[in-house]
Amino acid sequence: MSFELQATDRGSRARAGVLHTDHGDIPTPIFMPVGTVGSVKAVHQHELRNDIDARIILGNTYHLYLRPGLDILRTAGGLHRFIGWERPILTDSGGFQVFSLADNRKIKEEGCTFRSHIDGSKHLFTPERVMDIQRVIGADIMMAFDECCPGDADRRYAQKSMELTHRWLDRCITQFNNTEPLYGHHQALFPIVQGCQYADLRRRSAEYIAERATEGCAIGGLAVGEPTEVMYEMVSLCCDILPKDQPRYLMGVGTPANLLESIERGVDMFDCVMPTRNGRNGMIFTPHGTINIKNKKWETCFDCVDTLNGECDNEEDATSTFPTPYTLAYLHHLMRAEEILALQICSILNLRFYLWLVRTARKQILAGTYANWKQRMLPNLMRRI
RNA sequence: GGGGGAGUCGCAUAGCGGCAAUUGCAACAGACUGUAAAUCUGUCCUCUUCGGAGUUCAGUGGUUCGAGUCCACUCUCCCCCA
Repeated sequence: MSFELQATDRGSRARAGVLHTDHGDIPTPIFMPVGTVGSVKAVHQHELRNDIDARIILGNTYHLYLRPGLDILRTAGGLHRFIGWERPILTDSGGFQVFSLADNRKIKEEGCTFRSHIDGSKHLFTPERVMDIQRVIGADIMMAFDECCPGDADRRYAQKSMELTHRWLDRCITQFNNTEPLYGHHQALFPIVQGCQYADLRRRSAEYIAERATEGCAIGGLAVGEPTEVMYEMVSLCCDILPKDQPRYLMGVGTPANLLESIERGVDMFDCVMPTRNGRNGMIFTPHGTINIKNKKWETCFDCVDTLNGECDNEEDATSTFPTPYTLAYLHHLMRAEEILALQICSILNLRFYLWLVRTARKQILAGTYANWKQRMLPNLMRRI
């Protein structure tokens, strides 16, 4: 795997590059759709490829380990083959589940024991085990096992948690170096910066990670309850320290505005459940703001979704990115009637929009006009239509 | 014509002397950030300065300190027998 930095914006720290992997190139900045259990919910692989043009998707170590389990994944020849996806895959390590499933787990120095949300059985995730599982999954990018610390954690806990994450990282690296990929393609290991909302901790963590990173770094533990401005500060601070010649991945973020602000600060990669989950819950993201398609006002709106999306600045892009004949009234009806198609269409529309957004950001960076463009886009993106 | 049953906030339901009244659906909003989410939350008689206030349980009258609940009559609907 190699990262080719192609351009930096004239008026900001935004970067454009290409991440080369054995499963193909990933232009950056990039957004990665989340497919936790081997499925980007409600979206076919061919739609991800052809309609959305997703370049890389996520899987989750914890969830895939529980189901379908390692035997199935190994026998299938890895996750790529199992799900029929030939482009790159990144797997989260289960570090986020340490946070989101906090009621069902216990952390120790050795690792984290989860009580399965499926059948209640207990499973110890150690850094070594998490590396082994990701080898079996065959992700192009493996994530270090970390503790995603709550945004409101006190300083003492945040520091303790960060130091544990650092010790776990060193064990991850050792295990990573002592094992080989199973399916013939290269796998990279991304370490993760923690430190919660405390600037000095973040700095320390970023330095720790920078010393150990070889192919890319991640910033974790953000968008977990802290104010957005704090998140931006932490992102800036981390990007100042992390290696310039490696991609930077801001984990779990975020809203369209979050993406543009973070790109401006030097982030290259993102993932978030927002376009898919919120899509399933009736929220549609557009270049002009978000709409709740369940609201009564769309009942008789016979404009095509294109009309909303097609007004964006770069019309050439807009029309090629959102060619859908569906009217808002129809989507409203489908959502009201609880038709599965509603979830599919909204998920696809949102992912298309997210990929369009980062693709357009990239063009602006290459042209050196990113900062201005971002400034123009922001008020639209944050609008509620 | 005779006998039996039933009318509760859009619909469906609970309620058996202390009730602005249960639950579900529908409706109207809101939330969602490395997915235990096609999920969750709120509002849902009227007004409100969110403390309350005012009108309600087919209608009218009555019993009672107090009635959606008990009694009488009226109206409407359903079932059975002619």
